[in-house]
Amino acid sequence: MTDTAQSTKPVAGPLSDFEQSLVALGVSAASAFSLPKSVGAMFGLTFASPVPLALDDYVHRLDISKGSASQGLKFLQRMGAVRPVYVSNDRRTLYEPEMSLRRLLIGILNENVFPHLQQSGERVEHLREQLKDVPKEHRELLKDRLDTLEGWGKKGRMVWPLAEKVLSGPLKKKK
Amino acid sequence: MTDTAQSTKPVAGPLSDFEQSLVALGVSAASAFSLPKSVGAMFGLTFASPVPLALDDYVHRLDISKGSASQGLKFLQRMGAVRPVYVSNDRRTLYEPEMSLRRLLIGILNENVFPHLQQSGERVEHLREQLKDVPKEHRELLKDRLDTLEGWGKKGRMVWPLAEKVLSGPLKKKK
DNA sequence: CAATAAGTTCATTTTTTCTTGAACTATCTG
DNA sequence: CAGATAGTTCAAGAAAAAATGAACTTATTG
Repeated sequence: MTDTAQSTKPVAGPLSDFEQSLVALGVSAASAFSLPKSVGAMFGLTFASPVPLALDDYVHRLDISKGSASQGLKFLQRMGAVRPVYVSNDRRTLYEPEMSLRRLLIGILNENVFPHLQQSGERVEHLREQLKDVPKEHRELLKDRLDTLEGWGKKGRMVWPLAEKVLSGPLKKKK
Repeated sequence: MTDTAQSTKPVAGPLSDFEQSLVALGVSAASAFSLPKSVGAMFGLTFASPVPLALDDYVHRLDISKGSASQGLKFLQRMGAVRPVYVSNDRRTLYEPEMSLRRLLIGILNENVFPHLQQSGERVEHLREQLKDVPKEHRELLKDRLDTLEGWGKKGRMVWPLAEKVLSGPLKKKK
């Protein structure tokens, strides 16, 4: 370790209370969205750190394997929860947290929700065709259900743009 | 099997194409929200069925165990995705699907998201106190982060009422 | 009340998902 | 170039989640 750059300290040692709390918070938040614990912990630590962190920091401070850290960082980056920072004289990649709720949610939804939901739209199409094979006495009822189903998709698509505005905008005064 | 009531047929046999498609759709949707496959399949079948179904129907038609079916139904009921129907001369409990997207989403969020997120609010409080133990040169930056974090919570709480309106209301004409 | 049917519970097994760690690529550094 | 350093990959192990099935509880019914 060439201890030339004072800005590149290993940031070692056990977690401070503050860091521990944020790691724990990250873990809960992760489980709320059914993401792996380690990913939540990594985000929490990133969030708690005033300086950007490198892969090895996660390994040592969270006591996880290099493999987990590497994959976790890739994942956090892919979903835009964390962003790489390049510092001269340091060939490691450092990471700092994404602070925009909107981008965070987009990331989560892109990774976990939308991919599965996407295909659903196309399938309703196909369901309508199959409708002709159901006993005539039920056809009408089931057609109504498919209409409802289609409506769900439309409504879902209506909500996001709306939500986006709130999430990216400033906090408005109460009332 | 006392074959007296013609309305209480076992609804046996393999799944029709229509049913299969909806079961598959249910499974994808479930995985989008990180719910068990079996739960998605059960909802799909319920949705595809013009008549309410009993526990045994799920067991036989989806080829799952009685245990799974029982637990799955309890879960679907708890999250309001399915509702019990009582029919005279049938001592079984029959289930039909919830057709309100709003209620469905409330159910999912109540079961999986809110419980975890709830406690987060209280924790931010605690984090502020711990702030006094961090090195003074970082205190300001970290305080800003906590403010942001608090803002996330507030924004989240702002989105839901908005979304609710869209989800429960009628589909408006395009533009 | 004995037999049957509906439904629940929960210890065990199965399946899926996470994590690990060792081997590997690539890059710097003296 | 030899030796660190940074990071990736992926087979295998560990842990968590879901499904099974047998034993039970409660009704119901002849």
